[in-house]
Amino acid sequence: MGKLKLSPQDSQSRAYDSHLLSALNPQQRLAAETIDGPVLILAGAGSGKTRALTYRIAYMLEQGVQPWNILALTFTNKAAREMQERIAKLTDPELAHSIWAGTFHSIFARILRIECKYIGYDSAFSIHDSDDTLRVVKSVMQSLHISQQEFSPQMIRGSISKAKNDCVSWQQYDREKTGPYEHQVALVYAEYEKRMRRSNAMDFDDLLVNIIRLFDNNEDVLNKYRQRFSHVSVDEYQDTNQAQYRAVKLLVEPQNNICVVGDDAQSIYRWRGADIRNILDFERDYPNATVIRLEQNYRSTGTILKAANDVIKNNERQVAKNLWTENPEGDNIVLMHCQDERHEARSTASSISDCHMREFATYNDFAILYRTNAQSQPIEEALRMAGIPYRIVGGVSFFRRKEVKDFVSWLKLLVNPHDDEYVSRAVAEPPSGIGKKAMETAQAIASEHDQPLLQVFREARKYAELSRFANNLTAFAEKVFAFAGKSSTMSLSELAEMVLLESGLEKRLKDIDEEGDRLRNAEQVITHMSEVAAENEDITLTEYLEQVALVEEDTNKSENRDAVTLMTLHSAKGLEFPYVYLLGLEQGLFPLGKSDQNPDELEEERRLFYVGITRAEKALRISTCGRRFRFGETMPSSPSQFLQELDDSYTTVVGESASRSRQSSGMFDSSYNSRPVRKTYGRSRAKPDDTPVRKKLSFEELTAKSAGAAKKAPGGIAKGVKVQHPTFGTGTVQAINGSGDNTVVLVNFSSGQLKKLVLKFAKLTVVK
DNA sequence: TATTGTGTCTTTTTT
DNA sequence: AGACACAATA
Repeated sequence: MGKLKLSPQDSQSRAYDSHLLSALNPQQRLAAETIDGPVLILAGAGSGKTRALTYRIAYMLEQGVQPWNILALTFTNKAAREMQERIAKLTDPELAHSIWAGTFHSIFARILRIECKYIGYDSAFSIHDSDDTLRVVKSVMQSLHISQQEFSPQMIRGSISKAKNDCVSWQQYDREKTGPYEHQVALVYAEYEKRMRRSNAMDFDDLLVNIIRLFDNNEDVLNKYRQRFSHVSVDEYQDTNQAQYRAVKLLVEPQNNICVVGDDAQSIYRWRGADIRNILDFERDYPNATVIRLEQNYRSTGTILKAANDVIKNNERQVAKNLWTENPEGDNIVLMHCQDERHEARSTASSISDCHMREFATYNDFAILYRTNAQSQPIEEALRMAGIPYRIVGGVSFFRRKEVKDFVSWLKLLVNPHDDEYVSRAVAEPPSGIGKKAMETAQAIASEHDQPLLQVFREARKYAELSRFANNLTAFAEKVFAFAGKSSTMSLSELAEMVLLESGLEKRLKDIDEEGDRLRNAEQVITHMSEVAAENEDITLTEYLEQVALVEEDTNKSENRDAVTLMTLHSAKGLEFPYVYLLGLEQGLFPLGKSDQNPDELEEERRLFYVGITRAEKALRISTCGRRFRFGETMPSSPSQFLQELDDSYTTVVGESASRSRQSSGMFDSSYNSRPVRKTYGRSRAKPDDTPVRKKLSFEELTAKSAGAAKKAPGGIAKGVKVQHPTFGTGTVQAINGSGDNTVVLVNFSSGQLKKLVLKFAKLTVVK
């Protein structure tokens, strides 16, 4: 990940400088030394803003500020972790660890756990992720008889979320509603809030909103935290929303020892309610602020910086800045034209192999960035085939898989039995004999009496409408309460094991999934739990679940191995890599969807492109495909309009145009410089596209989490090949569809059965 | 009435 | 491909 640059940036630093700050340039140094009063650091990409921020905190410690009085708010857990590590290196790990560093959400959750009784919550409150939120919205819409065809639940969830991030309560929203859509939102919003209250649950936005509510209404509590956090800093300030802005303001007043760092050109979370005005208006909000501009870029070559500047200058709305570098010009930017995403993936893998050897680089030096998580699949496959180790940041998180969520929902239910959402999940999986009708009726009663759902279940016999369902309802409630009763006497993992078994989930997963992958995933939660518990002995179930909800799953264990990093452009913010690959620069993908029709959205996409370009230190390779598999079919794709914003003078175009590509499929260029090197990929690659592509993927390769171990077991599955299946016997492959993990093979078994099998899961072996 | 099977959209980006 | 709403069964 981002490395601490050890070489001093300013050779002019004077001899009597404090040892600590002598590694900073004058602006960075000013930033680090100004620890009292408001400070605004406008930091261009690669200008050492994290460096300034970490040195600033180290300097505070040196000046005698107590670590627990320091609060550092970041946007991602990764950034928080990294900051803490860097400070630890500069000072003392013990001290660094006592600093409050974390995301807005996790820090506020921590405070709310302690203080939530003042705003009417129980400290066992659950935290809903966006999936949960969507389900609650849908359920509320159902209760209110609002058509989900007419009003998309996703949109309504988005509107509610936006309202919260703008600090608009449902009462206020209701008063100010303008049209028929807003009218529906107001209805849902109000009922949603009531249900969340009743459920003793908060969604991500509530963590912000409720902190404000807490501070607004409880002066003593507010003062307590004002005193505790005497020095506050906020990273990526351009991405704060209204709620975050207000929460911070409440916290730092009246001392205003606040330091914010940001770059309006890197604001990429407008869609999440980020308000760029927060950074633009900082000087107005905090009079007498010291404003520091960091404009020297230490990260990238002159060429890369030129490209970045050329791109961003197309945005109308931006603060004038002058980002410059003393770094050498470096290599041209390579613009690679590919036929399709498989070609793009192979060419990327091959280019990495080349560069890895030629430049004596480590795999850690490479990053592959893309706009959407779905793009990772073909690349993973290509990297596995090329034997290149990789790690994926984000993506389809383990904790969002259905079976994992179902299991975790049971656990969450034990901590907070009042949470209606987790009741309804647990009721459905495993099937409990409680169906739609029963749930609807019970839900209506719960709303009417303003009671938690599970309470209604328990007292089902009291309600005539529920008499038909009473047996199943009370049985379910008993079960949950029985679990909760046992929970105090067990260790975390014992409890989890008990729940998995006795909820019936274990049996259910065995029944519906013969391969056992799903059960294994559920069991892996228990493993993960034990691992976390081993590191942190007295962690409670509540704390564990909070971590799962708010902290991106740390694929840690393998964090230190040498591997290429794959991630979305959003996750890449704040990071840097010597060699960066930007994929899928195509109209409709990047800029995504219809964002080219809306100037604001287009500018945000452009800033995202800017972020991508500026991640690169030494070399940048951008690729675009002539066609791409999207929405279930292959569609023609045209180059992104952003590519026109790059100048020919520093760009080297390689690869064929899509029309000429046919004859030379499988041949491609992979060089970084303007000396195109042609080479054949693999052994049996040079084939026209339409011939069934030979799959050389074993089960192990396809399921392997990392490519480190990817030994090539030439499975050779192709049309006409004879295969063996453990249960179906032998058969002949009729057809192959899809690619990567989604590859499906149609097999005609000698038993007469025609089966569609997902290659990833079907343990097929080739019969000679 | 609960469960299972079949068709239809869906798919940004993150906490 | 995967979730989800709706329709057919048990």
